[in-house]
Amino acid sequence: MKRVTIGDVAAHAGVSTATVSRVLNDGLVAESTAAKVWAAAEFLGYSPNALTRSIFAGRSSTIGVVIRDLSSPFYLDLIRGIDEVAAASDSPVMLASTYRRAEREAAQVRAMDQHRVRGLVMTADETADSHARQMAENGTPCVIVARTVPGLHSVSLDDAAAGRLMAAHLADCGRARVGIVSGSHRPTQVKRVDGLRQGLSERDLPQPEEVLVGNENEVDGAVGSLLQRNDAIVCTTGRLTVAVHAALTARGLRMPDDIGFLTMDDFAWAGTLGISVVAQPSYEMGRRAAELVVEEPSAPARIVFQPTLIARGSC
Amino acid sequence: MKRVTIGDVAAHAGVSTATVSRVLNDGLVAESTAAKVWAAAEFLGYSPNALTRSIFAGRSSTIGVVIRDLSSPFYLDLIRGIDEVAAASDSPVMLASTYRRAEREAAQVRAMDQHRVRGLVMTADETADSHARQMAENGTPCVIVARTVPGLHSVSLDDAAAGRLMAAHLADCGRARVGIVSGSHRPTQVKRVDGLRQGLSERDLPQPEEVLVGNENEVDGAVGSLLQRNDAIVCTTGRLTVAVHAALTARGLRMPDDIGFLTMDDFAWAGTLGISVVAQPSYEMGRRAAELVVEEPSAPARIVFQPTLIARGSC
DNA sequence: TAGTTTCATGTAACTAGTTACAGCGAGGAT
DNA sequence: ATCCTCGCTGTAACTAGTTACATGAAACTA
Repeated sequence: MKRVTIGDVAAHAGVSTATVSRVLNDGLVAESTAAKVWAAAEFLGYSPNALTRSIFAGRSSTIGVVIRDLSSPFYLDLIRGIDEVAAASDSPVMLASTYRRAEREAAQVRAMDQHRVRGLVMTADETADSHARQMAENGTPCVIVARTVPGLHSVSLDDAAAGRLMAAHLADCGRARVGIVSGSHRPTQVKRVDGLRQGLSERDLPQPEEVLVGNENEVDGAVGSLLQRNDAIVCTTGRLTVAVHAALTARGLRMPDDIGFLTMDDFAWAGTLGISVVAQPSYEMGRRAAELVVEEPSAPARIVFQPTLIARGSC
Repeated sequence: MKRVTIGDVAAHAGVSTATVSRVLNDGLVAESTAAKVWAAAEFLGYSPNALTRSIFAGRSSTIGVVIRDLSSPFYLDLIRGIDEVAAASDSPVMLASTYRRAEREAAQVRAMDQHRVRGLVMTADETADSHARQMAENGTPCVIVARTVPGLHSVSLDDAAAGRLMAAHLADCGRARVGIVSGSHRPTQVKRVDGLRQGLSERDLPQPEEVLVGNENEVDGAVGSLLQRNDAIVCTTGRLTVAVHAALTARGLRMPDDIGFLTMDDFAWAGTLGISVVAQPSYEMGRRAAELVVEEPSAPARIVFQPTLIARGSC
């Protein structure tokens, strides 16, 4: 039960703990001594304590990730990207999902700080900003995804461009009246809707009608209401794609004949279902976010990715 | 840059580090002293170092998770379940995805050990077993998912039952000749296929034809070959559902009229697409796995979940 | 042969905390 | 007035390592 320490290895090899430490790292040690130490470590099943190493180094090698929603495909690809870069630099990933509860976001960021993560990638609301900024001041690189915060690195999508892409595609498809299902009043959502509005007015199309939806259960009602006056439904968050699509098909509507449908974020089944989307390079965004943590640029980086339209005929 | 330590707080409050430590934990301290210490901690922006705490406690509060594939919906719900339980017991989650590379699995398990996780939930091949067993001997509860290993806790599906459920449903749908797309020769896959074989022979149906597929790219060929002699395609791993479905629809086949289709693991779009599945309670499995880590039962627990058939008419 | 350099290793102080033990002043009992 | 207990606090030793500095012996130079 009691774990093997460097002291046990030292005693077994007949050397001091300092020598063992040197062998384990890359210190200057005679080959014969090193061999004895390796043998002792092997024999005793020694596993170095990464926590102790970290406390001496001042921080852990772990990359912290605080995300809003584990079940959303966007965050999933984001994590894959982070994980890939983290693994390449031998950094474990410490993951916390907040399930969209603000009080948990702040607590999770604080927990990451207490675990002295080498850096933090997060998607969180303003509540957690002060903590994150304090971390950054203490030398922990913090990357905020899908939002920008003064003084912190950020990786985000050009949301206005996403909205304009949507408008352009809707116009190309000959849609005149657009109903929007949006997920929140967070900056991302607002900018997408603004971009969409702008794109429509540039084309002299009527302004869209927007309904804000809290969760999946409210989607059906929202769609029902939007359908009364519109010939295309746009969903500005990938999280609600399933629910919006279900609300349309439940009414026996076929895309694109009966109704136009366009949504955010590509997903595995989109091709099969023929759903047109405006996609974010979520995997790449995760990679860049993790790279910022690893590279620790001194000035706050503000990285903006461009969305792409994938037209599949649902609009 | 230099972080505030307990010593700084102690100096600022005019007490010893021992007293600060007592205030931060639940020690016996006069109220007036505690107030001074809290004020000093607040003023200096003190954030206790969780690593140091852990080294004294002998282990960290973190729960380790080594997962084979972050992009598979099964593992995703599993993680959600683990995360939920971990958050409830204030344990951060340390996540590592191995992307099905055996050498990474062993390395990740070792890394988790070195970080002195309080427990480990993992899906890994035999390569990592010896490490995991050693961890268990050192008092770290290890839960293996989707496999059983002597001496370790396990959480798995009754895979044979899943196969029999499939056979029963195929028989009910009047399918006579079954083609199987399986993903590997891992125990889960083998047991599912065995259960399916058994179920078919109990009903005096001909034995199925199985094709083993390494990755998505090989699926189309496999399906093409199976279609020559069979009237139903069964996929024994949720990971390949998209690819198999695509291979069928690409040939213009309609389900259930032209071909029967039945696969493993439920997913968000299955309802929309009308795909029948045999589902695992993956979220619940994650919860139970994490609970085993938290509760640390002395005897190895072997928890088996039952699959359920969700018939949606694709078969 | 003596002096210097070099390499390998041990000693001890350090990281950021926790905790066993001892001490001390106040208050109550004798 | 003395003794004892009690609540609070500090000292110092501990966790599992790392590392600056000192030491000592062998090897090389003069």
